[in-house]
Amino acid sequence: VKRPTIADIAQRANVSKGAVSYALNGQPGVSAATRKRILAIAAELGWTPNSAARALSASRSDTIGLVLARPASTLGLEPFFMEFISGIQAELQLRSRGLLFQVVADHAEEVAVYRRWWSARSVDGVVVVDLDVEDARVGVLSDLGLPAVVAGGPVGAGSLTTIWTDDDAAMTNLVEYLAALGHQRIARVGGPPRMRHTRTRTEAFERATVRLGLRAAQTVDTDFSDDVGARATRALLSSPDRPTAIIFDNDVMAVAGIGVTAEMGLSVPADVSLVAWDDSVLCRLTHPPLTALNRNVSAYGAHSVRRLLEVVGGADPGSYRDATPSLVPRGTTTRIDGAITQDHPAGVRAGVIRS
Amino acid sequence: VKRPTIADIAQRANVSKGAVSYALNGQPGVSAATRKRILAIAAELGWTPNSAARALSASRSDTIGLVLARPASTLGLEPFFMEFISGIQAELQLRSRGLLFQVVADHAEEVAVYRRWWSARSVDGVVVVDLDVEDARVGVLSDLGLPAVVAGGPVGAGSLTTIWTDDDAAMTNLVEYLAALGHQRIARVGGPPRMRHTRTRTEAFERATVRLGLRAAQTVDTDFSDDVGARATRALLSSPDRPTAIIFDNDVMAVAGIGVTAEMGLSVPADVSLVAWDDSVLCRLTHPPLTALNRNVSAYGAHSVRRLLEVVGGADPGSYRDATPSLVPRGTTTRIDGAITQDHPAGVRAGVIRS
DNA sequence: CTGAAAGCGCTTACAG
DNA sequence: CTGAAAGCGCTTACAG
Repeated sequence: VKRPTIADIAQRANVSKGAVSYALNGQPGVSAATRKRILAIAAELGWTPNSAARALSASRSDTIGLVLARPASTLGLEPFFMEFISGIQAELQLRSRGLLFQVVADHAEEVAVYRRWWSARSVDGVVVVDLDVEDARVGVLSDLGLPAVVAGGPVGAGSLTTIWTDDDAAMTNLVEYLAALGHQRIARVGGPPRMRHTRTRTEAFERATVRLGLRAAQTVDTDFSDDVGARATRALLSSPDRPTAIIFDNDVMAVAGIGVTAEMGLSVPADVSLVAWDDSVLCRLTHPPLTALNRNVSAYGAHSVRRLLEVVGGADPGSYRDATPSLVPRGTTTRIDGAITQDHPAGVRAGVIRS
Repeated sequence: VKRPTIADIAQRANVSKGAVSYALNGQPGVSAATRKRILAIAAELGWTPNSAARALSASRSDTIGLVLARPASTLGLEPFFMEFISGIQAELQLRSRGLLFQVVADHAEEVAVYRRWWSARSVDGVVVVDLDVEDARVGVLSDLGLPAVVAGGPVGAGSLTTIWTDDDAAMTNLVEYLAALGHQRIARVGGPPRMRHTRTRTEAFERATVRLGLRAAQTVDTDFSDDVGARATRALLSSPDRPTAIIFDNDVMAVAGIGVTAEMGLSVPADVSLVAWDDSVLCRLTHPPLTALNRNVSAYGAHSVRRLLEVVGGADPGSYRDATPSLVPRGTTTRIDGAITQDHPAGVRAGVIRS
């Protein structure tokens, strides 16, 4: 049950293995007639390339790497990653590439994986996520020479290619929107301050609130987990000068935040408006459904892969802006006077029940 | 900047490449002294194996494959998969293996991926999930000779090795528990009927309700999505003979179900008890938190990998039972007379607020 | 215990 | 346009 090799094809076609290789790979070096004959024989024999042989001689693996450094429990809940991965997959599939995937505990382990992958030539390049303000991975990747793109940045990504979303603009728009609804006291349950995009959002948040003359905007730091997000929400809603609107840096915490309002006997959105950064099915699961900042996460993943393959192909590093997240108003935001923001059915229903 | 190969080591150590290979792989064939010397030189040179070369000559890739045939949107939300994958990863990492991962639309595409992977020898074996009642993948994998284990079954997995959970026992226990709380009308929002484990649960559900003399138990079929799950819940709760307890076949639908009760002005658990099959952070996010059937999903993934590597190593097919899911009572279940099931803080709180 | 050699299945300069 | 050959970096029988 031996699988056919190019040697078998060459023999049947009465040509050299080299000619077969050229024909199979669409390279010049064989006549149209010969190529056609070779292709027919290959199809007849059911030939498929041996990836190891190809990788060894061509010194490329046709495989891209992705490592996620988060505890599994957190990962499982964040729809972001699966969507991102599935966008990566779609693009990879189009280009007949595979994805080598690994989950690790922290950036140190992540770097170890990169070293191993690259020294074994298991991958041609990697997509890096969750950029930190001080991120050791950037320097290591540059030193290794492992082709990489950062989904994040562009600040702090060194000389690596970045694909980034304009969180500054998105945050500014969001604060302006809440201010237009009459909110004067807006608070934020932010992500880990060590992360680059958290910092970007925090700075934009503060700048916008100052510019619009709102009360001192407060950001409570979290680790993105539902527990800590709930705790932060509880603290904010217990303060004497309670905020009338809260922005959550991810959907998981926003959902936990809704739970806290119920627990405290507060109505959403009558007593407090909530907005989730990153939209997902999770945001439609709650009652009322969550107003959220939506972006096409799988397109973002696909975009990252396209750029990475360019880098693998020798392209110069660049900085590419992806689409800016846009607001999807649902049932958790309202004017400060209590009117609901829009006529989304669930939003209306919530208003009716709650007030 | 050429990376060292075993030839470099052999030259430095004044031995043959073969000897180096034996030394590096812990094989017999070299003296202890020589081995030690070779290892030292390899470390000094910073040698690491080239995976392609190793795969080509040893005809194994040291890589395991996993393909998930679900729409990305659904995937992202189900914590199950990320937990399962992370369990797989942990085990793989221990054994210096990689994971090739792919998301596709359906089983036909999944089979195509298997064929490609196996013919290219990109993987040594695969873990199969989401077994259907009639599952074409089983036959294809057997025919291909691609080593595989099914996480599911054991019925319907043909001659493939299976790692399964006793859903029959878990369902029986669950129904008995609800009956003990006084529930006479128990309904179920089930998964897709084409899936093997859905069928197992449905049969167990019906058997248990009959045996306990409960009203005709009703299962509403779904596709596991929040939308359809919500619709099913709405239908059940609108019927004149409303159930007092509902079992959901996944956590996503259970969360959506809580939303429906709020929308219909019903209290949980005072008016209706809810139970989620598969526990995850999602179940702690709701208010009140969801009573759920918990199992160690990442251990399940790790177990699957261990068995798969045995199969890859030539082990005979077998059928291995994993741990049975166990009930974690939280705030969404109560005695039919309205007493709460336990003194979980959130459960108490919900009782106070709602009733 | 050790060495020399063949071979895994491709790709890619290098000659014709 | 085509062919013969070397080589990618390992592993593994096969002799000594």
